[in-house]
Amino acid sequence: MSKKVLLIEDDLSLQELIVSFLDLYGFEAVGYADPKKALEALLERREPFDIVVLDLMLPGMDGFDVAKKIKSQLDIPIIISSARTDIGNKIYGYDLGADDYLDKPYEPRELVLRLEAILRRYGRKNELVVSDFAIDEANHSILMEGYPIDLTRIEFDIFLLLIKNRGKNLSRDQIISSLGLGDETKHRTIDMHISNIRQKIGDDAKEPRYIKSVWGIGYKFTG
Amino acid sequence: MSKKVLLIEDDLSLQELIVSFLDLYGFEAVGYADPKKALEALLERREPFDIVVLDLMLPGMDGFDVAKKIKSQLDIPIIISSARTDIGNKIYGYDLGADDYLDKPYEPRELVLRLEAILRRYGRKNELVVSDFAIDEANHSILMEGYPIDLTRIEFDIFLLLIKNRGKNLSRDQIISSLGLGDETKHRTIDMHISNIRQKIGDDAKEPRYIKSVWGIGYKFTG
DNA sequence: TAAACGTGTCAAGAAAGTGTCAAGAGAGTC
DNA sequence: GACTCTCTTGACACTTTCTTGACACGTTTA
Repeated sequence: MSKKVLLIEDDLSLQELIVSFLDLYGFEAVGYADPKKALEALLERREPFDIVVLDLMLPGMDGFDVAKKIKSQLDIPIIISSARTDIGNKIYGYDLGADDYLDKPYEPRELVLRLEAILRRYGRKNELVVSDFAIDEANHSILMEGYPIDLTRIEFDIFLLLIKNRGKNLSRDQIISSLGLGDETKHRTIDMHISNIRQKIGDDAKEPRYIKSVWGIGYKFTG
Repeated sequence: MSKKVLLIEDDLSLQELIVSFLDLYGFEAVGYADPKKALEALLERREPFDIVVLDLMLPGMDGFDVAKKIKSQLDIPIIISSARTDIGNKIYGYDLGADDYLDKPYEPRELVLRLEAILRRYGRKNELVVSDFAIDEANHSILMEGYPIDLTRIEFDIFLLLIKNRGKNLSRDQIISSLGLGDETKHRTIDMHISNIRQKIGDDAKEPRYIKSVWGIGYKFTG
């Protein structure tokens, strides 16, 4: 499956060059000259990009702020490219959480290699990736298609349990005891948590895409 | 004070050339043709080098392994030089944590420039810059947007821990054990320190910009 | 088809977690 | 030793989460 690259670059001829070059190497690149429009596509319309290539010298908005904004809302790798050879900036870029830094002018081929290296590295992050969800257990965080989902502690535990046993039916009692809740915990409680989780991940109880109810048994995750 | 350069290069005439060239520019360079001997000097005899220049094509040991070994034991900048123009290696080198990469043949003058740039960067390295904060670990000082923030020792330690793990949730127990406080330390204590830190950096507990509470889990820094 | 049972969700109260005050213990300094 | 600054902890108000009964509605069973 080809990876989608969001290219934020105001030099239109360079932008076009890179887009077609990336295309040649199996990436699906979309270029924006206006950082505001790019942020809109990425953060508001939630277009599913895999990685961002960001030029630092932009009209209307500082590239650093763009990177900061993206990183604060979305867990996506960013490569910063810049003509400023100032190393101070380079450091600053890394501190923002930029994943790589490319001095302009660069060989398009070099960009391709870095994209591949970073995407490879990102792929083997310490995350459990199932279906549309990426779960970082240690961090108690869940991303759904890259966007954070805010679950409470028990909701998180239930969801994780379901995910780890995806495809398997889990009875309410199994869930209760796996979570270490008291034996007298009512089944309603679990139903309620499931209901809340479904709401948060946008799942419809009537026609669930992720958490199915198994009549008379319990629940199961179906990715 | 002149900087000590460890040059690992098996081409003896080139080695000699570079050593004398670096000498000319005020560096104190020591050349090794055998990577094992170089590692011995650096890691076992702990000779106080400031930077390593490493050739990739070495007898008896792969240059990548050498870089890996050094980086795993010592926080020292490495410049990799290589005749392999294959960019894949270059990427690999960066992944290993090489700080710069130089294609052979290179101008000795270019090496000097890169050495200077990297050492300058490293010199400032004990200042950790994250978000609006510049932290000097050795000095126990913090600047927030250039203005000093006065934290007590434990507050400093907690803040540093949070910053170094920015984006990650840290439980109160993790914080307590990382700080080496007694196991029976109450969670309230951590809350109190967090409260004090927030006050000093002007963070509002209700709407925190820097230190977020993660309900039921702990705290995290979000730059 | 009716009775019995399972599930979804509302709403309210119980329970648990968090923020901060204030007091006292502890450390460091002169 | 007296002073000051720092650290720890209980107390209490407040917020968020968890639990559960209630009721509506859907499914199974006889």
